[in-house]
Amino acid sequence: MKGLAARRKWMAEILEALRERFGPMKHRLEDPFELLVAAILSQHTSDVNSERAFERLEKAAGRLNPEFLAGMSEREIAKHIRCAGLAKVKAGRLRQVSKKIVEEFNGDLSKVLRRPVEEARSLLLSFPGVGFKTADVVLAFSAKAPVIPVDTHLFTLARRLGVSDSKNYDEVRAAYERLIPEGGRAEAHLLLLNLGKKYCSARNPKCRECPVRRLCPSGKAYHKL
DNA sequence: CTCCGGCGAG
DNA sequence: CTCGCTGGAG
Repeated sequence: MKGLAARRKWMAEILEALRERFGPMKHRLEDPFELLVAAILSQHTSDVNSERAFERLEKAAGRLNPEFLAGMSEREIAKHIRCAGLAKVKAGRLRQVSKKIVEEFNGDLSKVLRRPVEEARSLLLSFPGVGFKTADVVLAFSAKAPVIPVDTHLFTLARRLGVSDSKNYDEVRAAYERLIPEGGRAEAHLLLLNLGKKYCSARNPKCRECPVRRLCPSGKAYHKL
């Protein structure tokens, strides 16, 4: 087992290789509520479809806000987001979460995000439709908290890269965070996510073309390419 | 563990 | 045509 310092350097090299391939990355949305809506729409759904649903909903609502969604019927919301799939489930989540924000936080989600990170996290987790991944996405990109959201791609990558074999969300997250400095964590999430989408997919990973094959224990056969 | 689901890629 | 897609709840 290599030392921690060596593993941090190794991870930095991975991220640098990804930055070269994909360019520097930044999240499109920063408004906490818009980000939450986008995150819920994206659950178990490809990005093109979830973005399309987000735009439709935004157009229907004018500027997206909790009051408007809380006032819409579930059927009405579902109609606008149908193209994202899981429409009834997501419509229910969007309406309930909006109602909760209106009733308990005066319609202002940023009130939650101003709390200490762990408190904000457990508040977000109490929202309907918000699990670990969605909560951490909001914390990372809107509250600028130094957390790394772990989705299915980052789970797979953790295993293949040898970062962690755990199936426990917080353990995998901690394993990544140990290797990545606070300032780079939000971008690291996006870079690794992109690696998962474009190369390190669950079924047929494209190791031959992978930008980090030389740094990956699972890509040994392709190290010299 | 199962269910929700429209959509584009292959 | 089949299949997987930035999860979460019951």
